Amino acid sequence: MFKELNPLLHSELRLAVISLLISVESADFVYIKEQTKATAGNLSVQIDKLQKAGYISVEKSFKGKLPCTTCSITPDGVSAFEEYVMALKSYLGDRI
Amino acid sequence: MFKELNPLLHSELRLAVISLLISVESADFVYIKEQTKATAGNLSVQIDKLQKAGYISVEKSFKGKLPCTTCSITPDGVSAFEEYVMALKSYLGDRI
DNA sequence: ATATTTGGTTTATAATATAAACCACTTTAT
DNA sequence: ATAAAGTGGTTTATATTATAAACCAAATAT
Repeated sequence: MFKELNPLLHSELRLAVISLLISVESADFVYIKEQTKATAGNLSVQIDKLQKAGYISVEKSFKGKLPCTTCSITPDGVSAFEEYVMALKSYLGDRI
Repeated sequence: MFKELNPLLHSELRLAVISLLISVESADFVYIKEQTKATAGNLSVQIDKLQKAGYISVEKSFKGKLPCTTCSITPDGVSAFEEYVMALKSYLGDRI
């Protein structure tokens, strides 16, 4: 009846991050923070969880002299997201 | 960009309960428990939260000699659910 | 009579989310 | 040159939430 919702994706901020990254090559911390309206601390923690799950890859570099954290979704992230969407459909029926 | 997801509905079990109740006149505790595969304790707590939010109404009666808790969705519950689905669409785009 | 089952509720604990405090710099103003 | 403010984060403490385990009252079965 109701499929399980991957708890790693069933979180407002992590879902927003994945949802953002899925339609873009990559995005940096500041941009993600702006788009999601998250606090830096919260975003840092959630990015870490997504990375540890293997759903996104994170690359640290410098843009000029300032640090820059760039994220992109991995193939695992893409399929986890797709499965999550399928599972959601079991809850939402034809409303979605 | 991303709409807020009503935290009361953005919970796997509460979403399942509402999703079940929205397509049915009413359902009793045991039936909901079976369909959602929840433990009784968890279900009891989550039903309570939904009721306190005014999203469902709960009626206690006896079926023969055994207690029976019957739930049904309220108009507030219906619109909260519909708003939640709209908000979700801002995350899932055309995948849904 | 006692043990088990039904239909739950309460309460303790684990997991999660969030904000506040902090750190390492860089830039700007004095 | 030095202090103050800003950038780009991380760490840590706290509040919130979810979940399971323990419990309770009544019914049924043995």
